[in-house]
Amino acid sequence: MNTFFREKLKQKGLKVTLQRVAIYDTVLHLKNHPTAENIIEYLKNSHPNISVGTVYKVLDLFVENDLLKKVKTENGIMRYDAVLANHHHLYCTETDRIEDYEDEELSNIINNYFKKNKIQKFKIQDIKLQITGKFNNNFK
Amino acid sequence: MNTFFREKLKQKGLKVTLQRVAIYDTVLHLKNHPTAENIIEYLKNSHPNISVGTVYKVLDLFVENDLLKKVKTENGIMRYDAVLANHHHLYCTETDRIEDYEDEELSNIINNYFKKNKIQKFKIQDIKLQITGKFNNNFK
DNA sequence: TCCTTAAAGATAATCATTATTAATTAGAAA
DNA sequence: TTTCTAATTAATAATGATTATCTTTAAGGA
Repeated sequence: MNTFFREKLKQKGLKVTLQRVAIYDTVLHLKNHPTAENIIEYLKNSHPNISVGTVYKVLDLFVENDLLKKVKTENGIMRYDAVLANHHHLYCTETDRIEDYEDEELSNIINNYFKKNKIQKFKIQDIKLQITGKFNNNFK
Repeated sequence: MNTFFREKLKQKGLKVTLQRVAIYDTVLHLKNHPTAENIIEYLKNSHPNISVGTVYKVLDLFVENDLLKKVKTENGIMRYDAVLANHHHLYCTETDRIEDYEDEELSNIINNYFKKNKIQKFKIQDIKLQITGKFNNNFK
């Protein structure tokens, strides 16, 4: 199990440790863009001895190595996303919920737009939509 | 001077204080999305007695009252933007520079897209593009 | 000018994140 | 399998942005 993840670590010359596997699994399991604190809390059960510093360091490592993405938030507390496919985010102004929003058609429209309209003196690496609003009641 | 700003405060029933004027002026003057720290540093000259807590409180107040916008960043340190017109941001991956990117045509394209393609169970309030990349050398 | 209350100043407290350093362990080599 | 060593982790302290508290000040209406 975790073959993809373990392979990716090895490819990059990184050791496969118990902690790294546990933290990655936790992000996958928690879904909805957990904070470092969410991850630490969740790990308390299964791995009560993984230290806080390790979680932060490992998360950083994952971001640097394209295993996770960082999600910026309104209050500055970082959250993490295991979905690597290009996608956008829906930010709820009432709760702190962040949902993925995948929309290939929209992404294509935007990419095509920038193919035709280059930004002067700026080389685009990535484009992300932050869609702010409210989820309707009764939805999850 | 500062009529717009002073009026806006009064409209909301907020007092026009020396500190608020100074902080607002500073954000205008510094441009490029200053942090609270940038603002505090700048104010040291002209208003050495404005306290740190006041700067944070006033910035929050301005954001709540639509006089400034908060700009999320990669490291979680908040920055502030006096440009209220709808616009997007260019994030430089090499420096911490954030530039405004105004593009009415693009905004229209996106807005039209969402008029035709509603997001299920989500009411959009605002859409912002985070364009990550690199400024070419020799540019400012 | 006076009075009331919101706002500011000073300071301490909080909390997410980072740094430090000694102990542990993954994984290569023997 | 055992040994070795650098990379990794744990524990802890430190940092730094932001917030809370509480006393003093001052904006703006009467």
